[in-house]
Amino acid sequence: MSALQETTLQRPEPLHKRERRKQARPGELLDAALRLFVEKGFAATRVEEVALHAGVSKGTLFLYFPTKEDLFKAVVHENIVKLFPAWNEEFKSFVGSSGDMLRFAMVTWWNQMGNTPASGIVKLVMSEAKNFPDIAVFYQEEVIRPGHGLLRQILARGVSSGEFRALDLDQAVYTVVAPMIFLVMWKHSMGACAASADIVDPERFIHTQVDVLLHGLTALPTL
Amino acid sequence: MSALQETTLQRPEPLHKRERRKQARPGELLDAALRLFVEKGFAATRVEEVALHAGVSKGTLFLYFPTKEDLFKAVVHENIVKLFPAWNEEFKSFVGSSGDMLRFAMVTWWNQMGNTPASGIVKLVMSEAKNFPDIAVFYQEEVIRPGHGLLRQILARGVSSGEFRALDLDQAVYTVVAPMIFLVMWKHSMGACAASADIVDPERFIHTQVDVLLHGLTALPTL
DNA sequence: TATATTACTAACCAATGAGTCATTAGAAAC
DNA sequence: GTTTCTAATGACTCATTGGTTAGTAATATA
Repeated sequence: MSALQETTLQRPEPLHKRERRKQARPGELLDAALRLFVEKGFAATRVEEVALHAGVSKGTLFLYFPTKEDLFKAVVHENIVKLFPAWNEEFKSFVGSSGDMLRFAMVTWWNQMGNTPASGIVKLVMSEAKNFPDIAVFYQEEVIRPGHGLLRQILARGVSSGEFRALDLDQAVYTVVAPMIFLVMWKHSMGACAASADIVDPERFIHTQVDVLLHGLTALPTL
Repeated sequence: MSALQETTLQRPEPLHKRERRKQARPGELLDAALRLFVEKGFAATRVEEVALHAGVSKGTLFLYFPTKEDLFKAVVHENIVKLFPAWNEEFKSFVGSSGDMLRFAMVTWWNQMGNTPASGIVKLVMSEAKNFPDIAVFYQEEVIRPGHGLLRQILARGVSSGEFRALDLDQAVYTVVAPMIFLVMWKHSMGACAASADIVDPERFIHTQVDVLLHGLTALPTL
């Protein structure tokens, strides 16, 4: 049988030009789409270029994803939405102080999102949500809502244990979110251009943010 | 003399369609450009639409601004760069604690930028810098560098007076910048779409941010 | 080998948009 | 009134792109 065809999983060279590989196409298109969306944004990415990078024609892409927006939503699902179940489990079983938990959450987020191509999607949505309202509501439901839920739980834990001050949780959540979002925004905008004496080390950025988040800028309390 | 023409400063209706008003055009074009750039972003804004909103034809716009990018740079200068000299003066003569100074800076920034259309430009640049490198370096030089300089001075003042902990200033600056940028990003992206139980009150957001910035989340020190 | 199915392609469409330039028409000078 | 200067126009160029579809070729079946 077509054994040669089946071992084509790494796609060496297309043996014939019109290969039929129905089950492999979506994944390859998604990979190419992620790369290009992150690199150029949603509006500026040309579907034909995505198709070409995936080794198919534009027509084929539309065979698997009815519109550009559907393609994008699939990318979001594949690279972000997928992560939440594991995170929910991870934090359900966490033992330690809430400060440690918060630090752990931020570092985990950095390792699994901020420091991966997926962070480009976060930046893209913040950048283009207003021009593509459908994407905005999709992202709000699928990513922001669960994300904020997770953080709120951590903060609530700290407040109810007396470790954190009894801040307004709705506002406090943004205290954590803001630096993360800023970090990826910077990384994918000004940080990507030379001439920015930039945040050299994201790890240090996060360290400082957590530090200030927990202890503030003022000297007296911690001295 | 053309008294009727001179009182046309509020532009009631164009008396003739091909009016010649050389000195008024740039300002009107800049106003229209600001509105549309903020509303739709740089790439998505059509120069012809800017021209039409300013009551002239596309050709006329290119008479005053050689390219779309030049138009944009003029908008940045008019609405942001202009603000810095006054701020520099203001902070040079500030008396009070560095904590108060930081709070004052953030509130001032909110009143004069965050809460004005100019904030849309900040968001636009963060969003599209990577696709328009010329704009990125322009903005870096003209806005980010002086802005960070100002904040760094405030923080340095606090550190040298012993009021603030001796943090790495390069990192600490972002501690202040991140929430501001996040606020305007949110306001002009997800916040502009319904279905976001959003940051209802930016003033409260800033209040919480300053609070946490100065005292941290932890309960012990402030109790 | 012959026939049916369908993954895939390429040419096409309708619309759009930045920037140019020959022409037109206010306004002032004479 | 007529000439001169130039602000303003809008039609044009050239390039682009999301999405469609008629047709082609790879595979399955008999």
